[in-house]
Amino acid sequence: MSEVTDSMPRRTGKRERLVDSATALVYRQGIERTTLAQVAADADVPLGNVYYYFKSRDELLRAVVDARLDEIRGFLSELDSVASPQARLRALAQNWTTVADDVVMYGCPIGSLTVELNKHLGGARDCGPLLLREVVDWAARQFRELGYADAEVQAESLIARIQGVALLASAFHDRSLLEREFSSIERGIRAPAKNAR
Amino acid sequence: MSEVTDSMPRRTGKRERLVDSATALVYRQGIERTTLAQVAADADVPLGNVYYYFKSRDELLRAVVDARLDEIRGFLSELDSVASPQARLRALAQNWTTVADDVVMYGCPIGSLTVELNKHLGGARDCGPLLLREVVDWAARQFRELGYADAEVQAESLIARIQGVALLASAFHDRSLLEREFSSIERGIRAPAKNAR
DNA sequence: GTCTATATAGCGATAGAC
DNA sequence: GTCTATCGCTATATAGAC
Repeated sequence: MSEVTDSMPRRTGKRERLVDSATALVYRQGIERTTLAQVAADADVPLGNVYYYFKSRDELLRAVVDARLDEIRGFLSELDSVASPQARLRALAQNWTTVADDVVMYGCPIGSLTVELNKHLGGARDCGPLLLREVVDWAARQFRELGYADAEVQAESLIARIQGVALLASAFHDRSLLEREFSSIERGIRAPAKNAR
Repeated sequence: MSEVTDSMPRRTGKRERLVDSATALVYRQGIERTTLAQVAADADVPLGNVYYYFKSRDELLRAVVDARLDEIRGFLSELDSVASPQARLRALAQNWTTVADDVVMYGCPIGSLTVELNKHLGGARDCGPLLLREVVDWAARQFRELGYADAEVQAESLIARIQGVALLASAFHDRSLLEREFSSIERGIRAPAKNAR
């Protein structure tokens, strides 16, 4: 992510619009079904102009992953202002229910992109693990603070469960499944029992 | 799935080879990256001949989903011969660890296909829920027999956890995560506590 | 039934005027 | 920096000989 300086061209917002459109289209349609023509049209930018901002389709895809990464980091750093690690973890889980309609329709924005990147053959494939890694590492820090000796394991287990629930809820388009399981997930976030500490 | 009868053309195996090749390629590369030329070459069938067996690419994709469905049904009916419902559920979970290398590399064959079908726009999109539905319904029958009043909920929770673990293990290409979490999953399959019955 | 050759369309990417 | 026009390729799908 480059900063805007005086030596750079004036901020037109076109690059940002392209990334936003691409992010939304990739979320709804998947990576391979999303064409540059669709992205350009949605962002209201002429097709040929896309290549002024990105030298290839794959580079635009990397920008999409970067945008998701920024989104995740921003959200997690907001959560850091919540008082207790338990409340922070519960607030994290609650986030999937606040976008329940999208999750039920298109799956988890992070999880489904991760699955697709894992089958992608271009250069953006390497970015695949980064998204969930960010979330797992943050959750591990919370579990550590909560008193768990196996904080990384707890974090992977929690995020796995969240991802699995999002997958099933979207596969079945079942919002009540999502709400019920996330209630259970949030209830399960507790300080460790003494023998597990 | 049509049966072979005397009035039908002799079984050449070409259709079966095409479906097998398509299934494997879709698993490794994803739906949209897999071309008819690749499938035809892998199955050693001339490209133009594909259209004798399938009237469109989307129909071939439906055949891939049907093949996965048959695979699932066959496996689950094998499991039905296992003695106890608890052992049957554990044997189900264990299946993901027996194909651990594939899961770590390409994800769960059922889950990743389900995610992709959910973003697919063709006619095969409707087949998306069928795969996991089969597994969840089977698991619910086992939980019912085990004595759970909320067998469907238990089944959805179990399959969600399995899918989430497969997703994380493939995202991080982490075999030990997969083995550790599936140990935990198998240990967690038990008869209900009295107050939950 | 089988296979070659090809039609047709849409994609990523580029050239070059402004 | 911006945009139009278009190139070259590859994909699905078809036509028609055998």
